[in-house]
Amino acid sequence: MKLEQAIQSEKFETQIQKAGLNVLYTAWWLKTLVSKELKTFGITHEQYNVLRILKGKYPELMCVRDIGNRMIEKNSNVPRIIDRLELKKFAERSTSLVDKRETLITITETGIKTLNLVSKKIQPMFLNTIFLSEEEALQLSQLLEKMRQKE
Amino acid sequence: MKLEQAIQSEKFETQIQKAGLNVLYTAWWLKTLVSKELKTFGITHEQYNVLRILKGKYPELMCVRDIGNRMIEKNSNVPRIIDRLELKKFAERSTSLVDKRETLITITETGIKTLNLVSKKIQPMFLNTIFLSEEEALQLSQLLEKMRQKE
DNA sequence: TATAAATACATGTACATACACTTAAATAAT
DNA sequence: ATTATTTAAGTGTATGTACATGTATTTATA
Repeated sequence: MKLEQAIQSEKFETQIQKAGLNVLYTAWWLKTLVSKELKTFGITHEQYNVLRILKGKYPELMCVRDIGNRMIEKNSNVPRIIDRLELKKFAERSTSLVDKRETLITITETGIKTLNLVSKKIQPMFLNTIFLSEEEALQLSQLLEKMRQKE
Repeated sequence: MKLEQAIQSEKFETQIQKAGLNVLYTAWWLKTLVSKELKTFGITHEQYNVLRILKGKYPELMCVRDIGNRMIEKNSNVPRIIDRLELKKFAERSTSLVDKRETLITITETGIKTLNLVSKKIQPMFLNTIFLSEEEALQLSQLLEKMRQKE
C-alpha cells in the first residue's frame, strides 16, 4: 500500500518528508503485525525484545543498563518491563555482589522455552510478510543508515 | 550509525530481519528528534499530527473517525488526544447536527498560529537532519512500500 | 578520611497505545 | 412501527514511553 492511501493524504512537500513519514508508518505496521502474534503468547513486543536480549547472553547475567543499551527504543523503562517478566516467571532479579547498586537479570528456563516457541512462530511470519529480496533488504538498511548519518 | 552499534548486536539471521529492526530503530530515532523539538512548544508528536490533519482541512470540520484514518499510528486514541488539544485551546469540539453521534472537531486560531510556528522550526530541522538526496528518499519510500505489499 | 560527585536502579507522573466495553444515535430487518 | 443491528464516540485498564526525581552505593576529590 502506498503511503498516500495509508494516511489518506497527498500533501508531501519533499521526498524526504514523505520518506520520513513512510518510515514511521512502516514501523507502526511492523510492530502491530508482530504484537498481534505475540498476544497469543501473553507477551508484548518490548517484553519479547528483552527476552531475546537476555537469551543472547544466557547463562550470563545482565545488568539493567546493558539491557537498555541493546533495546531498539532507547528510552524504554527497563525496570518496569522486567517487573512484568518477573511476574510471569520469565526472568529473575538478583543483586550484584560486586556492585550492590546493580541488579542482575537472567532469563528462566520457562522464559527460554516460551521464547523458543514464540520465535518459531514470529520468524517465519516476518520473512513471509516482508516482501523484499535479501538484496533489497540490504539496500533498505543502507539507506536507513545513511539517513541517520548525523546521529 | 550502523544498526550493529545502535543496538549492540551482530546477530542478524537474514538481511530481511536486519532491515525490519532498522526500520523500527530509525522510526524511534526520528520520533525522538521531533519530540524534543516539539517539547519546547508544549505539544507531543501525536498532538502535532492531529493539528496538521485538522489544518489540512481547515476551515472544514472533521469527525473523530476521519482524523483517525489519517493518523500514522492507526490505533491512536483520538478522543483522548483531542481532550488535550481542547485543554490547550488548540482545538474545539461540537456535535454534528446531521448525525448526533458524530463529534466535529476544528483547529482554533491559536492552534493555527502555534502550528505555523512549530512547522517553521520542525520542517527545516527534518531536511537538515535526514542525510538523503531527494532521489535516495524516493528510493527509500519505494522499498518501504514494496515491503508492505502484503498489507 | 570525610565529603562531594557520579552511577545504577527504582519510582512517580503525564501522555500514548492497544483493545475491550459502554452509551447514544442511526439504520436495517421483521 | 417495533426491534435488532450497526456505527460513532467516549471510557476503563494494562502496558509502554519520556523524563524528572529519589535512594543506595560507589568513586573521586579535598
